[in-house]
Amino acid sequence: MSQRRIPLSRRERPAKPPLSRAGLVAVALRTMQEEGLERVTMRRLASELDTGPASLYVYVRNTAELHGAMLDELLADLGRHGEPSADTWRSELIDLLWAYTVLLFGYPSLARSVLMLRPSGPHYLRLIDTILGLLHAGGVPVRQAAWGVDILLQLATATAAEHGSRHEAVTATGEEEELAAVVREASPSTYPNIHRTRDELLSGTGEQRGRWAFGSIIDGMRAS
Amino acid sequence: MSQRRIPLSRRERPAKPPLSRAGLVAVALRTMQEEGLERVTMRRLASELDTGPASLYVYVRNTAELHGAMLDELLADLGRHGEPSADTWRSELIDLLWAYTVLLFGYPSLARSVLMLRPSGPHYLRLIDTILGLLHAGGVPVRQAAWGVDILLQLATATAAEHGSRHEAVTATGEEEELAAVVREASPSTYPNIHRTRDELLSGTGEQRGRWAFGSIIDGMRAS
DNA sequence: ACCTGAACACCGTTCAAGT
DNA sequence: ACCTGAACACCGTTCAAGT
Repeated sequence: MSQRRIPLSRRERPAKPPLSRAGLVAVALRTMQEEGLERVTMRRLASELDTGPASLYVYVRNTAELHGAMLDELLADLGRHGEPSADTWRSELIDLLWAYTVLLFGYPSLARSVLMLRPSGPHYLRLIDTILGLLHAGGVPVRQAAWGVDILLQLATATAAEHGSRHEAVTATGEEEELAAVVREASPSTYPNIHRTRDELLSGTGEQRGRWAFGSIIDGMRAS
Repeated sequence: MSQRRIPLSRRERPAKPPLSRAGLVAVALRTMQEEGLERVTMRRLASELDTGPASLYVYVRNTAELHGAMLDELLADLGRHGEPSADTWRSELIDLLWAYTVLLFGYPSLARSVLMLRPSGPHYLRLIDTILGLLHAGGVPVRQAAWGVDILLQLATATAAEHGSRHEAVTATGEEEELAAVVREASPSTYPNIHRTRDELLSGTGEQRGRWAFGSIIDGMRAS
């Protein structure tokens, strides 16, 4: 008769695991993969976890921190490199940076968010460490390497952020095409250099431009 | 007796100028300068202009486009360069890029927003054209110049975006310091390269690192 | 064409009060 | 310590209906 009133959620949902930071991040990641980062809101996550939004703030300080944790989890799959070789370090590094970029291509909105973060999760640190190791193997001086790793990662993230895709249209209506049109029609008298350069401004695939950028930044780091 | 009912706003506010895109952008810019981009919302702008939010969509497609227009307006003050010199083009270019960066330092949130845009306003095109002219004067091949201008501007914008300042705390609680702490304490066995490099990872002022980055990207563009 | 109020469909975060 | 419902203080954008 005095049966305790079990909350509705407990009776209906088969197994509500206890909340944890890892569990929160996992649900956030799954929601992002299925519906895009736009749908990963605190309220949405809370209802997914059968609780109120306030409960999530026990595990993350705010949305930005959640995004940082999601990135780090994603980076676990990026894999660790073996011993860096003094012969192939340059192309190994470009491959690694490109792999990171491609990984983020799948989540351009997350890339956009990460661009405003200073990630410091263990997998991100692992990535930094590996890049520094490759630069070291290539004989790049320590200061240049240290300052350069920031630029390389930032460029990679920004490249992914601009990529855009699928159900993640924040920027929405292609201003990419708008710029292209404006470049194509740039008047030789007003914008002589854009006019002169217009074909190359629009040339190349994303991968060509991306790999070239990484390579030439690396070369620039060695030079100065 | 049949005095037409004049809307309250007309009676109270001395002069309500007719809406225009330029006027909208001007009010948006002023609001940003006084209270930060966070307060520049469609609703806020509308009430500033004595109208409803829906009216603004006659002049801009969405918030992103408004931000693009604000950036372009800001860039009007960046000034046009004279004839680029074959001797001093490199330092002229670094100065120009640094000036653009410093300009955006005042509005880090706008920089963050611009990072996800492909600006195509007249002043932004002017900036691209000037950069291309300087690279041309320096003998940088046309493809490298065309592909490089993107990287340089993106890096400049990203640098400003990360700067953060005053009443524009989106990122809020310094994850900058968090990364610094984690780098300082990186264990030599888990992160040998971070440990080895830790002093240089945290060295240098923003200006030193920024100018170095521009310079070494420019050098890398020439090399490859 | 331009303008509008109201509505639609949401947000992040904090608070006081539980357990 | 952890968890919660409710509240605070907002959002961007669209719609149908004006002028």
